[in-house]
Amino acid sequence: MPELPEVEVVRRSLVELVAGKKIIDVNVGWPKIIKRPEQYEQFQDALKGQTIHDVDRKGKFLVFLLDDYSLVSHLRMEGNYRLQKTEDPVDKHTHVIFRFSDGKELRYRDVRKFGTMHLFSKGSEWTVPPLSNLGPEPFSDEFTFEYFKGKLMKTERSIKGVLLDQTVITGLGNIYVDEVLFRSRIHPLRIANTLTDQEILELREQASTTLKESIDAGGSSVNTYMNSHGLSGTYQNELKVYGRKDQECYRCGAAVQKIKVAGRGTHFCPTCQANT
DNA sequence: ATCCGCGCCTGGACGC
DNA sequence: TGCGTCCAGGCGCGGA
Repeated sequence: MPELPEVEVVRRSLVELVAGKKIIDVNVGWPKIIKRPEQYEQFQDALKGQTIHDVDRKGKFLVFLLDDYSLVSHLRMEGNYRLQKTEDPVDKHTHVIFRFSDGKELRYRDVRKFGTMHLFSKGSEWTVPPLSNLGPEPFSDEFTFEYFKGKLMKTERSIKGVLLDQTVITGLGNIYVDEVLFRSRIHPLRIANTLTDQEILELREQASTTLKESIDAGGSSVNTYMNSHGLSGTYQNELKVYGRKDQECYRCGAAVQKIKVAGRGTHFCPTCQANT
């Protein structure tokens, strides 16, 4: 499931693949993916003749910058983009096709059909949901200790639940939250407003470094993730707790446990992260 | 206002 | 073997 590092790697590959290309036709095969405008036919019509100038990103959202529009795309669990030739066979999980003037096309595939696309007039995308709801990214200047502590101190939710909340901090998903908490030696069920200043500093540092390390490794290829060049990342080999239920903790040897927190499968070391 | 839990989807793992 | 059931999960939304 793509989180910030995977989406950033996808963004970089998309810039190489589609920047400068002009859209001549758009085909939507599963209208529910198109959340805005309400009529998917309007989505298709608006994009005809538009050139892709750049691809931006905030958190887990991709933002295609066109002449007059911004296309905001979320991959959710399994969405992916591939550049192919028009004559290449289209597989059954391809739901949106952007055909270019050069005979190639960008295909959006999504087995689960959970992904979303919103089309906005250029520049307005940051003032309305979904982008306007997003908090700062872990390594941004706005993600200060004071900001983070302020958010944590006013809630009694579990720390895992807060870290998954994209309005507090954007970019972490289920995999990296487990990794960040392990590296910070904090139990996922720890109540947010009981964290010490030292622990908050550690969390902030680990959130930033974990995501940066993963980006440098091309992201984590858990299940089906690949970038738009079809390449896998290698950070899945660096994961310390996620997906390691009953295996030995790399730090202390205890068995990694899996429980449910905030509705999500949650991995942690009961010894290293004992501070509930 | 805050936050929990459901629905969206499909494929794969699992049990009988 | 083949069927049914459960699980995975980000986010928007309705209801508590």
